[in-house]
Amino acid sequence: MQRRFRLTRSTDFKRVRRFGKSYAHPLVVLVALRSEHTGVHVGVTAGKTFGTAVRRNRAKRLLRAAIHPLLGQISPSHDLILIARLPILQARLTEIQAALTTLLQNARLLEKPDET
RNA sequence: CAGGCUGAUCGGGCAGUCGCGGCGCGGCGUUGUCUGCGUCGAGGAAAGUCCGCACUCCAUAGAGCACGGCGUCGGAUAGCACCCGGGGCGGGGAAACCGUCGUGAGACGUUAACCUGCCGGAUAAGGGCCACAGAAAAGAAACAGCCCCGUCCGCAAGGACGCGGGUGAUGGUGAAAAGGUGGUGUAAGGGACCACCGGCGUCUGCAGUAAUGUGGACGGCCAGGUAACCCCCGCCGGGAGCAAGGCCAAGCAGGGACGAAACCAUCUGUGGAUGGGAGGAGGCUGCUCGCUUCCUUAUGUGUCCCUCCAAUGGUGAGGGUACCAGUCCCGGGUAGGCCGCUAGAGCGGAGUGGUGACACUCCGCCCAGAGAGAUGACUGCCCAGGCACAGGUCCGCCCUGUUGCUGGACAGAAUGCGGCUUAUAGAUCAGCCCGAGGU
RNA sequence: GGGCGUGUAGCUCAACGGCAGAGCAGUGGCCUUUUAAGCCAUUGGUUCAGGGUUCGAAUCCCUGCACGCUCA
Repeated sequence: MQRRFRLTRSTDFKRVRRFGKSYAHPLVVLVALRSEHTGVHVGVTAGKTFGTAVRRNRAKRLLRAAIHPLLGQISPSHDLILIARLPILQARLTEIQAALTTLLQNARLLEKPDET
């Protein structure tokens, strides 16, 4: 996931966490909020319950790798935050992607994939 | 061969697909949070932050005190308390050997390589503390006891009593009781005296750069522990930290000071400048001294109020310092961008010197620089290793394998280095010590 | 990333280097028809972990671990 699709500013994180709507799953939590700019921005977090920096970074990398193929299908003008949960370290990539698809469908953010 | 250690190195590899960050070179009717290609992209601890530096700001970093740190000797280093090599005093260390005990299993002791803790001063400065127990805990002490003397009882042995005296040998207490053993001596005893041993002081031979080791002579007979309690001696340390610090953009409450006080000299283009003096505000992150930086040298035909006039002025004179403007200082708020920001006490190789830490010479190389924080995901093959299974065998904790299953730890740069500490599945190499068996 | 600080009973805290305590909570009893309150008694500790100094350590000195605070 390139940096232009990421949510980077601390104030943006605070805004999404405060006003966004959240959707939970055992592996990951999705928080979404409509935004003014056109693109989709995704932020990824892992709390200190993960323990060491290695495990936090691994959780975030897995989430970034899982969201990457779905980026083109998400309806624009939305800011998303993905919060990792502890069992994600044992999960396989396909399971994480399935979880993300379910969450995005629940949030009605998933557009029909391009048939081309 | 077995066991015990020490040091060094490595700490998965290859290929494919998808993906991320920096830099370089290009591309574009789109100059971008764009795109193509190339290239580089975590560690031995990147960690803890326990020390030491570089670097930055505070003034260019001064003195004394306070405070803190360190403290065997020599070396290494930019520097370091932890590095290297020695010294002293402890502690640990075997399934082997040896010794003792045991019928025996074994127990205890001694111990190799090696690991590990501590290291100025406790008479010759001073103070404090040493609970409980004990008679007494630091220039002492008589509880029991031992001995002598006196009185009384008793034929005697002996016993009882005493504001009587001697004693520090015996007992008990304690972590520690003011050298130990043996003898002489004594009423009983005591370094009171003697021999040996231990320890102390002075002088001194030899070895060593030194700490120290090992001898000798003399002396006085002997000095408790604690300085990781205060303290004394010596050495070192200014403080804070890259969220240091600098620049840019955006931008908002509030507070304080100045208008009273003194001018002088030189130059001058008559605006002023420089120096001295005076006043004020800081700084040297605790205090004092000393030093030093900055500001002012008297803002306004302003508003308001007060006082004065051989007297009411087309804007008089003097004052107040309440307000306004101005200047300066303090402070509040936002968390945006750029720099600092990676060529260095650098890395790799070879050689030389040194026991070593390390140093020097030559050759080659450029090797992360993020900022919600890049180095990842998936697939396949392989390789250490582990467990089965099968075979071999000198039979053991051994060896072999076109076999099966399994399988790689601790951990993620954030200014950069050096050391230390802590976590770490395993693998390889080199070396040391002890023992056993075979030839 | 840097800088500070704190760890003692289930909880909140004490403790000149000399037997680890107080309050609340818990347990048992008294009182009460019962509960609460009150009164009496009582249990409960690897003083965060590991080394060291000392005759003796919660205390002094190192190292580690956990937690908390703070800095533009």
